[in-house]
Amino acid sequence: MRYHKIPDETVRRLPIYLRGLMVSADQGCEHISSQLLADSVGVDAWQIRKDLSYFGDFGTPGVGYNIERLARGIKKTLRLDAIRRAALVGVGDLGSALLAYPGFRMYGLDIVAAFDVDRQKIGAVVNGIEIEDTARIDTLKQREISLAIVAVPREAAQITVDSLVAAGVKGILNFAPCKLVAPRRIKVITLDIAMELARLPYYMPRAEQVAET
Amino acid sequence: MRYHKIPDETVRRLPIYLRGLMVSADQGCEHISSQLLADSVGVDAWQIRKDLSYFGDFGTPGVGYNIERLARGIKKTLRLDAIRRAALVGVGDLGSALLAYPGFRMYGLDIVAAFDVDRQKIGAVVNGIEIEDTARIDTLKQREISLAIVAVPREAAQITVDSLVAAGVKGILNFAPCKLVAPRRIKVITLDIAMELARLPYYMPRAEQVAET
DNA sequence: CCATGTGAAGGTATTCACAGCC
DNA sequence: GGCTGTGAATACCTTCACATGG
Repeated sequence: MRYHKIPDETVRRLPIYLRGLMVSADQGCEHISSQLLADSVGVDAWQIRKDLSYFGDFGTPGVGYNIERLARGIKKTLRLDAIRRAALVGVGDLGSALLAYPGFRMYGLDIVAAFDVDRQKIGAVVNGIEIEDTARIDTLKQREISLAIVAVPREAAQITVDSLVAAGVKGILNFAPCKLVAPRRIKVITLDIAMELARLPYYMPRAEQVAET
Repeated sequence: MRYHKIPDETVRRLPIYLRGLMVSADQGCEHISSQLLADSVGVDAWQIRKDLSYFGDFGTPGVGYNIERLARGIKKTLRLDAIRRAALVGVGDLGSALLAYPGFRMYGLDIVAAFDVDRQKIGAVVNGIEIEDTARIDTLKQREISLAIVAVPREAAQITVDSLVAAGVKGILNFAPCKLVAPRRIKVITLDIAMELARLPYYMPRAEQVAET
């Protein structure tokens, strides 16, 4: 256990491990070896051990990892024990899908507020959340919501981010396909779905090159 | 121009450059410098030049890049000139949002088929696409669709992938939060939205550590 | 004997600095 | 003078091999 800075790539993989641990826990297991976890999540065993070594000794040689304890350790490292409430801005097609998506629960995350500019939508209740006017984003600070999801059109993304930052939001998951400027202390992760699809063809063999396999 | 293998990270950034070039083209520009493009997409100028150097000489020293020519070059490298039709499997909340999403057009990609198991949905037309029975995925080969988006529940993801592979699909963008097995020649990119949100808190300063800036 | 944790080696990507060209 | 393309240096991440401990 050395408490080095945790590599970004390790941080990216930690949620995968957490997911795998949940599955094993559901099956009633109490302990799991790095090899078994590796098989279930599709990462190499040494990679898992190396990743975990950056922030604590969780395993017992000859036995493996206590699932419950390791899951708690990863959650604490990812700060998922402290931050659990998120706001959504932009209740269009994608935003609605995110509101309905049950997958955030796995990580203890909850969308507890939703905003839109459309007067038609404001006041409506979607999945138990009342849609509020975007102008009310400034109430996030007193509601202690520091995590936000941006699912607005590209043109509205920057101004949305500005108001979120002003409201004390510290982390933003952005679905708008554009560059966003924010103070360095604010972490912005942009997830551009079309871009992911666009890089797929590069890895696909051309029809002419069938002989390859 | 050296025609080395293109690094994965470079492939990941190419669609960003493409997006930036579109914007400049819309503004009527004909040429753009790496520095200008860098400012507009949020990547360093030397990174852009290095990335582009892996697959061709597009720039003119003292002038910059011809936007039209560079865009064509990137599209060709990403094989976006050859592959343009995609199928969607799973027309739930997320799937519907993807069907309605106009952003794929930017990369010349089109969703031209949609599948679901729900008898209630089969036959319905969403955004001009008729939803077909998942059993008909095997027709993709003769329709020359080799790109697919998987937006089904986790439990159905693996069997969906199996049928897509059997139908000759070569590239898959998967939204289900699970490991998928597929032949090595098939490229699978998994995009786990909840996981992206889950790694955000790690980068957010704790409330107690306000002093940090 | 079995599985973890970690130095060390190897590989990949980023960053720099500048030669070369318009 | 301005901007590209690229070798070289640096930083980062992955992979290996094994010492260590239950």
